[in-house]
Amino acid sequence: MKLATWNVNSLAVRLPQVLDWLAVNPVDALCLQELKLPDDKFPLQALQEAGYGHCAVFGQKTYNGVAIVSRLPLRDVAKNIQGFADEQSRVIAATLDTPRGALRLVNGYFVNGQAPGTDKFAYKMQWLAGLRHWLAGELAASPGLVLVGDFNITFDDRDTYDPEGLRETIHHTSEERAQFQALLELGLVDAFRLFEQPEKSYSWWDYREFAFRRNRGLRIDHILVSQPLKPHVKSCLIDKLPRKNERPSDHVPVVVELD
DNA sequence: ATGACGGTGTGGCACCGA
Repeated sequence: MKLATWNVNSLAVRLPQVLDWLAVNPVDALCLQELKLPDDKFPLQALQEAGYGHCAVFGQKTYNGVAIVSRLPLRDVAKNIQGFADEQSRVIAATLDTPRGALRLVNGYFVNGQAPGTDKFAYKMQWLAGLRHWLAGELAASPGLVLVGDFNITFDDRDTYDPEGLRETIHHTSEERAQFQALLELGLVDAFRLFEQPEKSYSWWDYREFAFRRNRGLRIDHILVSQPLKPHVKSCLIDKLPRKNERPSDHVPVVVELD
């Protein structure tokens, strides 16, 4: 059983790359963020023809937008954080019935936050608190839960190319990392760090200043698994290859394998 | 200190992302 997450930064632009990637990496479900298109523009048919006949979509024009595309049926689809009013399409959750039982999959495009002290940063903090409160209930109802997405948070200094120079800047603040810690304390584990990983592993690189070539990146796309799933995690990898594509997304996929 | 690149929607650019 393989799951993946990928911020595609416009599905309209990236659809051919998504289809190419799925042909090589036929994961059971792929969670997408930053669709930047409304539901009626979602390429249901192309994904269905690629073997992904089950899609849960929560789109939005221009900004945001998330989806789960799956080979397995999806049920109990939820959009955004219950109990947190939000104009932006940032969360979609669904339950997959796997051979090992029910798996609750939560896919988030976390708020960017711009810079500490701004209104957007305040929104990020409120959003993170809302997510945590809602997730506590989701975890109680669904012990087998996976939280994936573009978190827009580095968890520690290993997740950033410049820990000193970027200290307490956006994606690196104590407040953001405390919110991440609070998510772990709900009973979640960072699947990527369950394994030995290459040093300087990142999931995002700026388009500017040859950041990818210089490996000046951040690890901000994550897969967290609930404690009962921890013994079943077989691998967790970042696939950097799509960043070498023509017209790449600035993010690359993260893949987890569960037995 | 700023902007650098890329996507969108519009409009001759501005806004946003991270």
